Amino acid sequence: MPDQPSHKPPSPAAGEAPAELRADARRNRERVLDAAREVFAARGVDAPMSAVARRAGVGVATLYRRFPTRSALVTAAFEDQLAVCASAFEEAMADPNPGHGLYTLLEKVCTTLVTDHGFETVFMAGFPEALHYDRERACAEERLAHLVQRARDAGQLREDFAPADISLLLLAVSGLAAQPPETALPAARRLLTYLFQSFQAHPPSRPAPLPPAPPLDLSGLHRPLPVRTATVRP
Amino acid sequence: MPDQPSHKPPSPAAGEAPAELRADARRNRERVLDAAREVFAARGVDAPMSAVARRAGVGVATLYRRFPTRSALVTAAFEDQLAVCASAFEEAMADPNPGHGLYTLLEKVCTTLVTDHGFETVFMAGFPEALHYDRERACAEERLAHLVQRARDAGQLREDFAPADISLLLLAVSGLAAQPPETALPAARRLLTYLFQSFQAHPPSRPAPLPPAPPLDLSGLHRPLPVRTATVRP
DNA sequence: GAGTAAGTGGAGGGTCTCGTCCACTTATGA
DNA sequence: TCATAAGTGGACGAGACCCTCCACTTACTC
Repeated sequence: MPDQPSHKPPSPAAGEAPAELRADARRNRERVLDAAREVFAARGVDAPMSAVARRAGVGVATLYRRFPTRSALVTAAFEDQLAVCASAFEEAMADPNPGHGLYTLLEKVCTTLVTDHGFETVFMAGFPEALHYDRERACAEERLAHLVQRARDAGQLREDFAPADISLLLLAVSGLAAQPPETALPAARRLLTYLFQSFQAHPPSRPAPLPPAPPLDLSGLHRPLPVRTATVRP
Repeated sequence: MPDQPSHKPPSPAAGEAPAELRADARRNRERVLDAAREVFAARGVDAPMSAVARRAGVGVATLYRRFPTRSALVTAAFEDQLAVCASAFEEAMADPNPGHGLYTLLEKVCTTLVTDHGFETVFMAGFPEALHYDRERACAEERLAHLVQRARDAGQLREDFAPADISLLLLAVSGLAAQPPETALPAARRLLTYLFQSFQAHPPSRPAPLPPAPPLDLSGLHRPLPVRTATVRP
């Protein structure tokens, strides 16, 4: 085995931030991620890979070389948003008023969920490909329980409130995400307000006013059937 | 043009209940509808048509002959459930206690939504192929507004309650429908209770107890990515 | 400026689903 | 029992998408 002097630097970190990519490759990677965010937000995370490639002005092969599976692309595309959620968590833990911290946290997360359809899917799917996901989740679970406990101890949550109600709330909000953001956002805010008023241990006899009602009527529910439209027949 | 004596009866009603089908055809139609309900509930309304046909023990052509488009099949398959909802509406209108009527109506509808994933999709999509849909919807809208107004007049709903909040509630519940029924059903009940307590005009200082919390934690949110899985590569 | 390996694009084979066509089967009525 | 038209099943062409392969291009090093 001949010793070949390698010209490459010793590849400092084989982590997830590939710093040793060639300049053009790095540039393309970014373009793909941008395109993915746009396409996924508009057409859902099951949009054709070729659509993402086209939007990025890149061949399909380039896309697959960088992100071998769809999940890898999806995960990478929404890492930033995920970081936002994580930092919101930190803030909530640091808030001296646990009830307020919890409310603010959920409002932030729900706003993100409802604004970006792609992210909603990813968040709800638990992006199983994300390396740190299991650790992340266990940690989140624990911290959330702690947050809830603190709020309940402070007399800010009713006795029979359960940590599962947080999941319940997230699922409920995700149901709004199919609507266009200009509807979904006020809807989410109003839903959160309703729920938080119910979560309170000692509701005031005259409940606080609600944020404005979303522009929703029964016809506003229209969500297109996920029909497999092959060819339009003549 | 020779006058051919037609042996067929004068085709009494060309409506949607094809009574003039041959016996075996009518039988097959029913089998297809049963299969469709099962397959759609299990795999969503975008399951392959061939899967429905196979399950019904019928060729694809038979299926397409009876239901030329997927929407037609979907609509027909869930007509019964729709009728249940409609009759629940009637009951609600007839209830002398408007608040109770409204609550019962929503509980019934939500239970159906959350129990049958196929129906949830159809309901939320507004099944645009259903002939009477537009009429139906306008009518529903009107009756719902009436119901809400009655309940508010009776002092059972808070002043700032809006009819749009009904849509909000339905969307929220539809977010639970992705969970398996044994989770989604208690979740829906609990969500409804929370919301109704918030809807009340004069909440008691000590809110009524909640139904049991659903078995949900953050990992329970896991919803599979709608990934386009083509071929498993070796 | 030249050598080289990393990077790239697009063609193409494979798979899945759609929806139609047509030769065969079967219920129905005389 | 038989004639007949309604009904049926499976094959099949078309289209969408997945993902890999390979000849070509380009950034980087000396």
